[in-house]
Amino acid sequence: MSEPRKLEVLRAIVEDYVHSREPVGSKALVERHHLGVSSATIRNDMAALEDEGLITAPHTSAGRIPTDKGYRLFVDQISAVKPLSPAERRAIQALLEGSEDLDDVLDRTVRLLSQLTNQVAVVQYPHLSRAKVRHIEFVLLAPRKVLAVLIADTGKVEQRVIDTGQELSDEVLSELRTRFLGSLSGTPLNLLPQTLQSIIAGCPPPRRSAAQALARGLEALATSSREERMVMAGTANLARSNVDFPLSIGPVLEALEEQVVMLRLLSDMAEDPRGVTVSIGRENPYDGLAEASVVATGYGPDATAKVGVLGPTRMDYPTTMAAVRAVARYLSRILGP
Amino acid sequence: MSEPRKLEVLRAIVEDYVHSREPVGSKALVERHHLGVSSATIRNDMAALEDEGLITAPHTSAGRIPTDKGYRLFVDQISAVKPLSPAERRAIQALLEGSEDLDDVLDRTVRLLSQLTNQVAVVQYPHLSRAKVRHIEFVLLAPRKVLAVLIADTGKVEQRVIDTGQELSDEVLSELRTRFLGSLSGTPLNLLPQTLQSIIAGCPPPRRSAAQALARGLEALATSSREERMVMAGTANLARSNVDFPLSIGPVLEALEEQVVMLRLLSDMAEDPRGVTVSIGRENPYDGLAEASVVATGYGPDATAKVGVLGPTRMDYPTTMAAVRAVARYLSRILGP
DNA sequence: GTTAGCACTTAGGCATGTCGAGTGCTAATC
DNA sequence: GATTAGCACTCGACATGCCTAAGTGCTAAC
Repeated sequence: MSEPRKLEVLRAIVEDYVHSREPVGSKALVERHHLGVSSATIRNDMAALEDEGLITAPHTSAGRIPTDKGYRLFVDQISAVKPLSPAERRAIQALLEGSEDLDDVLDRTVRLLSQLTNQVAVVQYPHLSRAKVRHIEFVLLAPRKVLAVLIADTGKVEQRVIDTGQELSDEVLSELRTRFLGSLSGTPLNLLPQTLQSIIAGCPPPRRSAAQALARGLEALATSSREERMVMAGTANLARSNVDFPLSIGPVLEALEEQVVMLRLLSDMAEDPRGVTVSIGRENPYDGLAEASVVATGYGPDATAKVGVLGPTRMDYPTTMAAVRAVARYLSRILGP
Repeated sequence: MSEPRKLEVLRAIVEDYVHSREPVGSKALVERHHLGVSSATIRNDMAALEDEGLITAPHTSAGRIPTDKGYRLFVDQISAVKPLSPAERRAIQALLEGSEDLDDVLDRTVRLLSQLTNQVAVVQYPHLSRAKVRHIEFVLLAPRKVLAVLIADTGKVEQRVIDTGQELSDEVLSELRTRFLGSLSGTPLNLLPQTLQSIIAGCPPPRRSAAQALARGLEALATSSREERMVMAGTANLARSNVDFPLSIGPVLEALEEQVVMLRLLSDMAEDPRGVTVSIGRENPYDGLAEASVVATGYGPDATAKVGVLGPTRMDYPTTMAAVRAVARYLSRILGP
């Protein structure tokens, strides 16, 4: 029994099953793929694959379907990432180039990716750690409430309402604004906390407690918003592949809506040398996604923010991986300079 | 054959069907509700109701189910809006009170409403027409690209990247900023266009074309963002009530994702004297929602922004209407002052 | 190591029969 | 004239049994 052929058989099973959605049997296999052996031989190979836990039979006398482990082997060793068609490349380029806003870019990205893969697409907001402060604004909403707005040089705008704990006048606030802006302009966001400390230290005592409140707010703004949000699109695609989620798509929708879950999942996915990471079925840390797979990759300057696709375990991995990788590259290029 | 009893029969049919999800027959009806007549009489009434198009029989010998028209009559004339339980009232109050940000408030609102009704909740961003300009900021991103940020006194922040068409220095931009801010501060957003015109007119010619570009951007910012966005939650509830969408929940998810569709739908719903408006099944202007109903109402100072719930036609209207109305009231109160 | 052949298993399709719920209609009753 | 009882009829839901196709595992031969 030759090892290479066994892998070939596994590949054929995965491909056929992904294509037909039906358990694939030994006979159909030798017909569709011209392996040079008979169905009986394939049967032996399949028995071996089943012993290794790579495929499984839903019941006696049906074909076999891949297990999570089988998909894993397929993704890791067998499949080659398909290049995108030129038409698809053009579509990506065209769609992403007309955008201005960061929000706009991300929005277009998810829509595009979900269309490209016919699945749910997800993109995490880029981290701000390397971004620099471009501008800061304080706006007095009520005597004790200040709206702080932080504008980064990436074009990202963050806002937050701060309770100052004491009443402030417009003049005082304006003075503080100048003070903060003078020291902070150009500061990378990850260095914000230290710089804020020195500002407070340099503040005349009567202003100090207000400055402290504002500083706390700004700090929260810079850190908390880091990987907090995400955008998604294509949930309707879940419904179409209804059949693929035997129980219901409910748990999947729940996971998608609980952004915390998705964000942790994305963050936990280690970077892969091949450019995309895949998390298959029960590998996912969330039970609701036991029948789902996530294909994701980092993008942007330090590739820490993630963009990815979620679909049924039974998905076309090569194509999906190609799409995710391509979109991430274009995205990085656009956000780059 | 008495008219009042016929209505009573319709009411009983709607209530039973909503409760049991199964076609309801004449015999079951006289058992569950003590109408003082026999099943044969009810049959006559039901035949009449069917002639009027208020109920229909899925096939020859099954019970009847309400039609869209039947639900409409039920909602308009028969049902009484149920008061919420004190526990629910407390939950609403508790949950909404801890919030600061506008985003935060809306986010909590949809989550709450979807939990309360076990359905999909939707809330539209409040209109800005009555809001006033609190602050304006221009940030130079690139020589020809300016990020404009508009802060309204409602705490809402809008941003947009503007292509100036000519290179600007930081100094020039700062000068323009002062000029704009001086005239615009405190201007209601709906009066923005006129004010912008006069600013441009008062601008020295060398700055004028840049000012024009900026003005266009600001104007777009104030008008386009009006009712552009919405937040939603509870899509997972759709999956649970899978049975209620015979075909698939796909089209419904599509409608929800195409925010344009939902926003138009919400905007088109006329205000009802009773406080909530209902759009039932095929009354919806979008085919994908033929099996769905929307219960919505306005909130905020002029009640133009909408908050609502989307669910299967077969929904518990009285309870849902009560929840939507109550949440809208609390929401108005919080955003009010 | 590969193949052919055969016995065995099982899901799924199909025809059949039965049951129960529900209807519509007619004739009798209040 | 409205209400009721009774009856024939219809149709979906369900169970039963049967058959076929697909697929497996195993053994013996190549």
